[in-house]
Parts: sequence; structure tokens; C-alpha cells
Amino acid sequence: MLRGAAPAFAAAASPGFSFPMSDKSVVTRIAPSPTGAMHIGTARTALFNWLYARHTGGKFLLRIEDTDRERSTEAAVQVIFDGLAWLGLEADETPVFQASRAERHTTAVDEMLARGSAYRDYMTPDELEAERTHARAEGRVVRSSWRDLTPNDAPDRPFVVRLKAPLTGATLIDDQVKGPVTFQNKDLDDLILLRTDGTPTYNLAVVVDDHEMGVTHVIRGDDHLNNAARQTLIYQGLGWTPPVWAHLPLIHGPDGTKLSKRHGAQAVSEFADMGYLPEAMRNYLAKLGWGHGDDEIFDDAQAALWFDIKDVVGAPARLDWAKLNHLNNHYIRLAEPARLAALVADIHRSRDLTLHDDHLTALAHVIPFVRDGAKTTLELADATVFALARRPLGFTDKARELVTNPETRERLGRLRHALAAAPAWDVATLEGVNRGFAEAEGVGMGKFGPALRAALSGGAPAPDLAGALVALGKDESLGRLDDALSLNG
RNA sequence: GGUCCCUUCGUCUAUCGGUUAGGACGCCAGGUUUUCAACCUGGAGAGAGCGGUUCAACUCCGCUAGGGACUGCCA
Repeated sequence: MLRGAAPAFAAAASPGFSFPMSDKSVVTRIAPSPTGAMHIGTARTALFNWLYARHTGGKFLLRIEDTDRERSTEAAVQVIFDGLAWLGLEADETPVFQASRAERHTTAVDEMLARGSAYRDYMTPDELEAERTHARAEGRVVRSSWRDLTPNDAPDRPFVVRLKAPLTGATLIDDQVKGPVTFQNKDLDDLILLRTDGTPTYNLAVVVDDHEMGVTHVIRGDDHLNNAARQTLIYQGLGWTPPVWAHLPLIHGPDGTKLSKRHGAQAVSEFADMGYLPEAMRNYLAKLGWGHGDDEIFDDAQAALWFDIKDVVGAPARLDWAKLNHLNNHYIRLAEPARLAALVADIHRSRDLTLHDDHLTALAHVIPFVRDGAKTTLELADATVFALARRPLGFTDKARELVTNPETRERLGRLRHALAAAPAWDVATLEGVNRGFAEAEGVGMGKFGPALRAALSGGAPAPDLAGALVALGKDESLGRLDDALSLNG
């Protein structure tokens, strides 16, 4: 669905097209750090950035924040790429790796030093610790005594470079989600820009990179709302204009606490493994914290058309598995059978089932008859198992009991002839045959339906009778019936 | 401790000073029925508390309570 819609967006975003509502083309970004799994919250942030870019005809960029060399891994970078690709949220330009820009970060600090908006701080770790204790006791923020000293006073020892933040006044964050938020500058500390070893810190790197990547709208988790004020001060220290801010509330677990492992899943890859379709995830995630009136189910094009940051809800949302399942079921029913067959085949293989060509054919046949009840592709796979089995089928005790009951067995024998004589092998015809048979026998379908299903599936879950018969095909169906008829009670 | 954010049915949300507070998922009941699911019909179900402002408050303001984030030479 995304793939189909993408070209239209690409056209809208082409050069020369300017969205009537903005004087400057919108640039958004997702900036995850590659330190492990890709959190579902990151995925939603990416979605909102992507939607807003599509909505405005702007660009959506990706920056890998790999400045923490200790924790960043190449594998985790790949996880991010894979996660975004699976979700269909690929960036409009090649990704930027923050670590590769360290040099630019330090020159930015040099500029700040020259402008007097940053200073070298020679406090030792011990002194810092002591100051932190004092500051906390006095209910104020950490201040270094070095901020007002001249370079001549510099001792010969390691230093960090700090932002020389204003001591008075206030900083206003006109947040697009939270509304105007005011911070008193006295409450904002002089954050470290460059560490003792000369490497840039997160807040500095973010500001420099966002500015130079041309990011106009910073849409991110609201755990960064406080940082927005500090970062605004860095923008000012650099003589730059801050972007438009939008801070999204976090996604919580069903119990309202921070989403974690014990809630079932938190990584994008886990949702994929659990059998959720990416378009279902997009629809669900979009509805988590944003909405468009009473619209519940919509495709990417509609979402992009409707999406506006201003409509994002300010409160955290809880993950609701039941609703996700409902949406996933909806999209499974909409999906191309061939695509579902491929997904289901992968699932069977991952469960160590060897699939032959005739199996794949069988899958393609059966999926249309079992998809309606499937909430995930895992369930879909379960529902196809009966069709993949080889004759003679293994029977569960209950199924064996059903088909070997003397009275039922005789009736099944007569039904076998009725089916063999069916003029065609499609749902409507076979439903008619079954109904006619019930009438001829003077019984309800309950008298032989369960037994027929047992004969066809051996006791595994199977769809409604006509569907199962059509999915299996005439030869296989009759063959399975014959097998069951010759079963010893 | 300090700063900041959040608070409508169980859950996601609509409402943007005047509504019988709407929808969706879930739940309950009934229907359909050869299992499960799906499907159809109906139902129960909400403004955290307390004070203001106003002719009128879910909506604006304040306080309280509860939840959360930040307060790192992590990002």
C-alpha cells in the first residue's frame, strides 16, 4: 500500500512544488541512536515525521546518532535500517552518521568560544561533584566558577567547554504539541558542549546537525522537551534560528507504565515476528496519539493528507493489543493472497517445516478461506496447517472418534458419493450439495459437519466445510474422505 | 529536592464555553451457524478531586492528588 502511494508523494515533493502554507520547505528527521533494538516509540516518531513531511511536500531525513562509541554497534545500525524499511518509512536522502561530523561539531564550538557564548571549564570531577551537591541543596542549577574568567587565567589541566547560558530572562518553547512552555533561564545549566577528550556531546551535536541538515521541524519524544530549552540556548549561542519544536508523548504499556519487555514487545522487529503487517502498524501507530475525527482505518495517502502536528494529542497513549489485532486482521483480509502465502511460507519454514512446490500451491489456495479469522500472520499460518498435511492424515482422538462412529461413518460414505457427483467444485455448489444432502438425510448439518471437517483435517483447525473442500481440491478432499472411511475405530 | 509535561468510557480518541458528551477496540446480550473466527443487531460504560471566572464549563484560571520526563563529560 505504501509502495503504491509513494510515487504520488514523490511527485508532490519534487523541486518546483511549494506547499501553499509554508514559505520554507519542511524538513523533518528521525535521529535514533544505534544501541540495540529499534523501539516502537521510535517507529511512531519516525511515522509522524514521515507523515508531516509527506503532508507538507517536504523531506524526511535519517540521522544515526552514533556518538556514543561505547554502545553503538554496526548491527544496531542495520536494525534501524531494517526497521524503517519494514515499516515503509525510508528517508528521502542518504542517512547522516553523527560520529562522522565530529570535526564540524568542534569547529562550531570554536565559533562559540570566539563569540563568547561558550567557555572552558577547568573544574575537576571532584569539584563538580561538590558543586552539584551544593547546588541541589540550594535548589539551584550547577554553575562553574570558570564561566567569567578570562583565558589568561587558564590552568594547565583538562577542561570541558560549556555553553555560557544566560542567567536571567526566560526561554520560550512554542511547542506544536504541548503549547507554549516557558523555562526560566536561571533553571537552565551551562551544559557541556565538548568533553575533556574534546569529543562533542549530544546536545551540541544535535543542534549543529539539525541546523546544517536544514531541519525545520524537530518532532521527537517529549523526554526531550527539557532539552529543547537548552538546545535553543545553543542555537542562540551560535547565532542560529531554532527549528519548530513538537514533542510527542511516549507510548506506554497496557498498564500505563513505561513500555518494556514484559508488556510483550517493544522492538519493531518483535512486532514483525509476531505476525503484524507493516501497514497495520502504520495505521495503528498513527492512531496512537493522533486522529482525524472518527476515522479509524485509513491508508497512507489519507494519513498524509490529514496529518498535522497540531492535532497530535498531548497525553501518553497505552499500547492496546486488542485494537492492534483488530487492525491487523483488517489488513490481512485486504492483503494480496500471494503476499500472505509468501509470509506464511516463511513462518512454516521458521518452524522447521520443509515446503515443496505443491505446498506453496496449497497455501495459495487455502489462504482466501482462512484469512478472515486471522489476527496475525502467525495465526494465519496455523490455520493453513491442515491443508499442508500429507495423506494419510494423523488424527486426533476426538477426530478419530467422530469419523469412526458407526452411524456417522455410513452417512459420511453417502456424503462422499454426493460430493463426488458434484457438478462443480466451488463454494456455492458445494454448499448446495451439503445442504441438499442434509435435507435428503433428514438431519441437520450438525449430524455430519463436524465429522466431515475431522475427515478433511484430522482434527486440526479448518475453515467452514465448503471452503475447506474447495481449498483442498476435489481429489485431495475425496482422498482424505476415503482415508477416514477406512479408519479403524 | 528543583524544573517541565500529562489527566474524557477498561483502552485509543471526538468535543475546541451552550451536545441526550460522539466514534473505534474490548466487554455483555441476542442473531447467523458444521468448529473457531468473522459477520449482523442491541446494550452497559467517561469529563481525577476541590475551588474560581461566566448567564453557561469537559472546554478558561488556580490548588490538590496521581502519572511521567529531565536534572550525566548517555543519547
